[in-house]
Amino acid sequence: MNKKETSPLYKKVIDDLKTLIDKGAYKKGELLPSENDLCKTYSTTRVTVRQALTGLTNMGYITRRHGKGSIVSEPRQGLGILSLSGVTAGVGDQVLTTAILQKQTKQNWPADFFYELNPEEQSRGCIFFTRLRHIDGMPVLYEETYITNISLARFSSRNLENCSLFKVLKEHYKIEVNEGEQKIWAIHADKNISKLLDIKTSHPVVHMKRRLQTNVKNLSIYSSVYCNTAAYFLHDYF
Amino acid sequence: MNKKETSPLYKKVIDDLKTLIDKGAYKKGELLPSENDLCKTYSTTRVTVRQALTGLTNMGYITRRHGKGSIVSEPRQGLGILSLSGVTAGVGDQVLTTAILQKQTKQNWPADFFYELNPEEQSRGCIFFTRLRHIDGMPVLYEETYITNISLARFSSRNLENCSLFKVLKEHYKIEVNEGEQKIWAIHADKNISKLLDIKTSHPVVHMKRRLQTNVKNLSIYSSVYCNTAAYFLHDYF
DNA sequence: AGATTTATCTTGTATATACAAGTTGTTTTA
DNA sequence: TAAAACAACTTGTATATACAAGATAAATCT
Repeated sequence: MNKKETSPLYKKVIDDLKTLIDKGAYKKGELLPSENDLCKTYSTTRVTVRQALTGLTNMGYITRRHGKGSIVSEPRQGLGILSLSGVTAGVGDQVLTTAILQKQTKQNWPADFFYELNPEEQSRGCIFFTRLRHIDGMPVLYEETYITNISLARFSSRNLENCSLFKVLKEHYKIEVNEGEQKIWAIHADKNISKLLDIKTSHPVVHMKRRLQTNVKNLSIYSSVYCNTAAYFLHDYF
Repeated sequence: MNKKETSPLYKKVIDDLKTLIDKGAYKKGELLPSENDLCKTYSTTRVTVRQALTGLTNMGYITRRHGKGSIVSEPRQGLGILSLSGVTAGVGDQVLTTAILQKQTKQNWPADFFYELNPEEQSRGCIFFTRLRHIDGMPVLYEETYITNISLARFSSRNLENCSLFKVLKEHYKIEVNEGEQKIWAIHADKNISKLLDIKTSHPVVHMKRRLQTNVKNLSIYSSVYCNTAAYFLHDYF
């Protein structure tokens, strides 16, 4: 968790506040310290503090009200892209477990890959692995992931089970996702999917194809996701 | 299209660039004028220009590269939340038509409404209407919309057919969406939905429930959306 | 007591400036 | 010629400052 000393101040402010919100130090609906307070805390000016708060706003961590302050939104794990939420109560991390079905291995891109690849990516090949996420022991989400092979040290031996892929990429390789796109369909589960998610064939599932672009050139993360939304739904903030 | 003279400069810059991108004056992959160029054009400073460019980045209109410039992304209509894209070619606006099934009427909120309402919203009631969107004449997306009733002048008589609801809200009432959330399920089409979307019962469809918050206090837009993703998919950038 | 004003918080918008650092093409050097 | 250095662009980060405008509670006035 060591902070690069050259890391910009506004990012440190984002990280600090994000951690406090995730930890529950600031709860939903509460106000963050005012911009001027944060200026004093970090010995900086409002432009920098506001850059951090704008970032948190875009991540969905807070909303801001003119004359009022920065209001903490629902805490969220991961990227805030498409996280899972339970219909009953808020599903905490503790009940969400991930099993690796196929361990990450280097290989060539599939011939009929679902996104266009540039020649650079094409030549590098990819790392492929599949995971199955459970909530309360029930399989809910199956994910096939392809990452451009840019020879990440020891990546093949990393354990992606408990912590998220994104955490590993960020903490060990300083790789962060900065944009992406996703396509969404509703489909009937085929034989394979229905077996994995333990549902009947022809049960409707959400199918997503995602492309996540990182701060590293030519390093994209592609994934194909299948989700059983019978008991849970996909939740998205923006 | 008259610009409020008190509208902030950075918003004007956003609007101008957005229009130019949507019109195709700047095409995908091209570079926008540099920040310093934009400063000269608008007689302002980089902080303001960057505020605009940050906005456009978050809307998904551009991506920025250190030392390079602001690169135009895929042009997108609407809010960039979840727009429709064709599987074959990019679906232009021309083929997307919208039919009003039930015209907007003032009424009370349903007793079992799918989002929690605050007392203020509850007492105001809502405006309800339903729309069916077609691509190439085929029904693809059915949408039930609820807007908090804050007595928008002449709103009940507005035509929401061709232009988007968001355009009407913005141009006539200066209402803009600033955040929101959505929940996504895959379900079997029931009798009603299958009839509307002209598909067999039990055909899988994407069901979304959305809450969009606007810049006007207590004015939220709620919608329940059903989408046939057999020929098209839901597309999302972030 | 109840309405109005005021003071003081808050965030929103903006100017002016400086240097760091990534990108690219040109020039110089070996 | 090929590599290295440089210049001139670009965006990234940051300081310092100012005034506008929304929110709120205390102080004042009727």
